[in-house]
Amino acid sequence: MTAARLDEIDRKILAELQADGRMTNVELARRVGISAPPCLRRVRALEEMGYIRGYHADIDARELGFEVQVFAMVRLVSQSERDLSAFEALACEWPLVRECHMLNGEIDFILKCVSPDLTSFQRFLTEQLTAAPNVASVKTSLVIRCAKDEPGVPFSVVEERAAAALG
Amino acid sequence: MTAARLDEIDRKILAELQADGRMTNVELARRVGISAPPCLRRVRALEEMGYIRGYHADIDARELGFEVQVFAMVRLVSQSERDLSAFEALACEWPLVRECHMLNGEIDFILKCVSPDLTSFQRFLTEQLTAAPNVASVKTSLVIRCAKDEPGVPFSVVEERAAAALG
DNA sequence: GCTGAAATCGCCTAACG
DNA sequence: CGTTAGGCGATTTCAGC
Repeated sequence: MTAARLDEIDRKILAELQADGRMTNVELARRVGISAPPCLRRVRALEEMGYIRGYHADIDARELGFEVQVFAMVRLVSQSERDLSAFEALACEWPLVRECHMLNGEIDFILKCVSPDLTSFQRFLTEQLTAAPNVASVKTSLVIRCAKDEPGVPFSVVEERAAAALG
Repeated sequence: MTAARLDEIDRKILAELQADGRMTNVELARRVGISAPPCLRRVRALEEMGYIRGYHADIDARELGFEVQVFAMVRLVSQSERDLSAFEALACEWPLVRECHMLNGEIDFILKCVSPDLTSFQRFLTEQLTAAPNVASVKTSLVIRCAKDEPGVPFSVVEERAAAALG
């Protein structure tokens, strides 16, 4: 288990920073029960080791004018590594595509897209995505509403597993 | 357009904080070209108005022992508002479910799930998700690899639209 | 090794122009 | 929006466990 190097304080730090990434270090230290200097050292170490990849403001897309959110299920003609990588490279370049996951099963890729409106999404769909080389078919589903959108990891489960590992 | 109340400095602030949510206010002010106090006032206002919903550390799920990521496509028996809400409430309670979006088309919901391993995911799938009231069918797809996973909004598009609006 | 205490430096954040 | 200024947090240094 790769998280074995983390003790309970480290996990608490990750949980707190996931919940509020802009918390001051002294507040963080207070919450996890140590003083500020070692707390800051732990945060730096967690960043170094890759447990923390970065910090992001959570921006409301709708408020910024992105009224449309779409999941696009993409099937390719060829699934050779070369062609898979080529499609991924393309997806990375499209700003409207926020996530690109390669899947098992009949669908090759699922893309999460945002767009200001249906018209501009349709243009992206027909002129870029469907028109891209090696794309066999694209099925899209509009997001009607979003009941849950939590970034990251459920720390309740992390703690359960850590407790079980001590057994 | 709801983002009309934002000027270019506001949009720059949002873009910078989306890229690095832990940036100090003076650094942020320097980057957007104003002094620190008005910059902080703008940030507070953007939080108040709901453009910024929060700040989160971006935690590497795999490093923390969540080896498995799955998209689950769920179809319900009844799509009455009461039953839709009931399913959403359930999804919100399951820690392994990180996102729950209601879709148009044949699929009613798409869930993004994380899990430590296939065994525990299978247990969640059979004992909780498929067994939940009103669930007609669940199709799951494992994430083989992730080529792109960017939170939030493409600010290049925001700027294009703002420029066009001035046109 | 780790933590914690003290001191310095820099930032945050009011109040005012 | 900028400047000033006081208080607090961040970060290094050093001592102790």
